[in-house]
Amino acid sequence: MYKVIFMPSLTVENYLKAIYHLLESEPEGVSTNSLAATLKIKPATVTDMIGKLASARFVKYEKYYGATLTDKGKRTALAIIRKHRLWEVFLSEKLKFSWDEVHEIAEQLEHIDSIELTDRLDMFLGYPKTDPHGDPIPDKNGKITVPELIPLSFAKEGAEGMISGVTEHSPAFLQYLEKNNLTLGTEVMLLEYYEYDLSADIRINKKRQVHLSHEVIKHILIKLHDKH
Amino acid sequence: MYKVIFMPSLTVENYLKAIYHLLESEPEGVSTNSLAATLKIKPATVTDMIGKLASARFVKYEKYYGATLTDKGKRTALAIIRKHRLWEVFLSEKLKFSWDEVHEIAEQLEHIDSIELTDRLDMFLGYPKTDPHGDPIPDKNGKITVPELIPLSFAKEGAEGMISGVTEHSPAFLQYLEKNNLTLGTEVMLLEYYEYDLSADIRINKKRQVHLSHEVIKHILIKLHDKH
DNA sequence: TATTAAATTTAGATTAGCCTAAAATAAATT
DNA sequence: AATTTATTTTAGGCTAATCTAAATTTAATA
Ligand SMILES: [Mn+2]
Ligand SMILES: [Mn+2]
Ligand SMILES: [Mn+2]
Ligand SMILES: [Mn+2]
Repeated sequence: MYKVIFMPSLTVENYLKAIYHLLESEPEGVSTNSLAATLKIKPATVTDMIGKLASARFVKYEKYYGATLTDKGKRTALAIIRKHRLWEVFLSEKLKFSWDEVHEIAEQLEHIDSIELTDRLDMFLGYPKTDPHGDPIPDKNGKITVPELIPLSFAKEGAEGMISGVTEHSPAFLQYLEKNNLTLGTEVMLLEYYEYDLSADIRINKKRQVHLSHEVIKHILIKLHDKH
Repeated sequence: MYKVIFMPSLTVENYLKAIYHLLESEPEGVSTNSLAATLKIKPATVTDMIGKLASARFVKYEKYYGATLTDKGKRTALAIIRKHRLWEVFLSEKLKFSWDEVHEIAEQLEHIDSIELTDRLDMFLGYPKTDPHGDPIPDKNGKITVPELIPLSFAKEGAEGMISGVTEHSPAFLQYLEKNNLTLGTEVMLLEYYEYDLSADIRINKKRQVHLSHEVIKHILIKLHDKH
């Protein structure tokens, strides 16, 4: 049988984090292939590791039907995500890195193992609620409050809101948003959809108007303004 | 032959750092046994790794006669030491960790791979010259200025100076110093040696007098006051 | 200088995390 | 329902970093 995992290694941590994120789009169970694609390794490798994670009770695994996280697995994943996002805030707020630069470095920092460090960093940063990409930061008990956001591509014509998150974190995409003043906190109004390519005209901060592709608006999350 | 090392792994970084520090007391070449003791691994393992480090030109190695660092090896070691000490300053100054707590966490942070991060951290901290233990911090070019300090146990009776470093970093020792007000910056005067056990009476900040064992005074570094 | 002791190296084995190729299973298509 | 395609698993292998046991070399001692 499989060797029991005591302390999760860097590799195991990355598996659990990837499973956590993939469960968003595959709630019934994360497939071997999507995990392999995310981690840039071969499916055969994933199958083996999932077996180990299952016997260490980090995941529940049904052969051929994917993996889901146990409570233990979820706790572990959220602890890593907490660290990742806190370090992103640190890099952005204190070291003045731009929002397209923080993720790569946080990928390393998230594995630093010290609860005391994490909690003091949290305090030092003033207990931030979200990271530079608008993603919520779990508290020290692993509690995460997911804000109610919708993709800009889901907004009705005439709807207004504030850019509050993104669902794509590549430097290229984030730099594109930056260049077009589509950063967090920006006020947007959806003016008109173009059915043939699902693109749309957007008004920015009640002033400038831009035309954005579906590829872009589907990855921008907004908080809709209450209409009264 | 040995596989060539491209990017130094965490393991390789720890070997190079250990060799750098051990060269202080073994300048002719670091022995297999002292490296094994420092890294808490077996001598046979060290022999094998030293071979790999030598073929990657990190060290010069004479079988049976120990290893010394090449320029490449020294550069790599100093980059890690720079990161280690900058993170210790961060933990101490910004997150308010005590000087006996910072080392362990810095052991992990020193392996984070980003020159940009290191240099921005340096700036954020105001380009500190020394870490919380008084050890000098190499600059971004790897230049390190070693201050002229002597062990308190080398001071003549009547000599005065300021505590400016330590040569032992265990939490137990650092906590002992803290408790006895023997922290960095403390003014000390050597009053009298006791030959039979090499202990000494020390005056602290021109006031309180304490009796310290040889074990303690040999690990305290002082900057002697100029006498005119 | 010969012998013993200590340090070091060599030989062979193990584990985690990866791989490729082949086999098995599930899903999709005719 | 039978066949083809896609996904997943199994089997066997590799590398870095470790280990133990045995052999070799250097250093210390008689
Ligand atoms: Mn990120
Ligand atoms: Mn983020
Ligand atoms: Mn240290
Ligand atoms: Mn230090």
